[in-house]
Amino acid sequence: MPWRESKDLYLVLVSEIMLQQTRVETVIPYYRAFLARFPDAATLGNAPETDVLTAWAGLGYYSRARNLRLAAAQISARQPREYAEIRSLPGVGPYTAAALASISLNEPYAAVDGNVLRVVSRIANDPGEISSTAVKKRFDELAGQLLDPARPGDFNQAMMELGATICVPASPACGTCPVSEHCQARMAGTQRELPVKQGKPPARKLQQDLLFCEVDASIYLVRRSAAEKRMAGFWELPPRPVSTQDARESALPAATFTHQIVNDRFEVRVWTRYPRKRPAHLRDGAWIARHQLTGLPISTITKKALAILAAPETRVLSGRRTLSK
DNA sequence: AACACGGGGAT
DNA sequence: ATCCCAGTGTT
Repeated sequence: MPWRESKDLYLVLVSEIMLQQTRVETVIPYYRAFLARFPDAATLGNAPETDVLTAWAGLGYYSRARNLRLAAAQISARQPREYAEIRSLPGVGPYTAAALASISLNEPYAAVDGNVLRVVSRIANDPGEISSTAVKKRFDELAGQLLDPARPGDFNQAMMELGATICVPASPACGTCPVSEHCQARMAGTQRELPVKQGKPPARKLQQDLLFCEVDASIYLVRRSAAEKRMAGFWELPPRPVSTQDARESALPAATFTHQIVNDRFEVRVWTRYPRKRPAHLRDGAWIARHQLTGLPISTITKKALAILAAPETRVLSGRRTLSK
């Protein structure tokens, strides 16, 4: 892989940021083109943000690109000398900081990505649930104990490659694994069950019509009432209040609606009930949906809402969605 | 601790 | 068409 040809911090940084959530085969052509356009940290740090985003187009998660540009500006102003400085760069979390510090600065930090998490959970035959912070910390510590402090960069890359090629999720190739004799899961025969992941929520099915309507320049959601109810088929606001619990069980939009008739028009206010934490740009009175519950992708909703706002003469936009989960 | 971010690949 | 993937920032 092209990023293994150098230990230069900038070159490794670009590769590691691109590789976040993104497959190696996808990254390779972007990596080459990006470096041709931004060959060093100063060039990237001084480039206009839109140029960077254009070069990033197709990779997704664009905050990575924005943060990478800011990080490049920082390292070109001052070359990091240790883990803590790397970790403070925007877009560089615990995993990326450990990878960079070990590869570029030869510092003994274990880089624990999803691959390493899987390898470690199997070596220790640890049934801890992987998304819990306590378990994650335990796996971090174990990876740190296994780390070869003399060659931390090589060790980290070897662990990740082991997870990517041999200690794979579905059918690990224990027969060709170089460390199978140290693997507790292999001894117990549990390698296919590990790592333990959070259980999925109970299956839900819902079929209902959803409709976006504009009221006084705000976008709201109404739904077709269920077939078994009286007034079946009429459009209604989701009932209120809808607790998170109720919403989970009924697959209703988890929002609290209030409405009243004022001067022949109805006013609606919507308060989100789910998620418990709400992004700052979603304020009371704005229309909110959670795709985990409704099955509608947030991006789809956003595009629809924007389309309505851009065409104020459009009073109603309807669409039939079959929701399932 | 929960949520969003964005594509591509697998099913 | 839907599910799955698995680092970081934010709340």
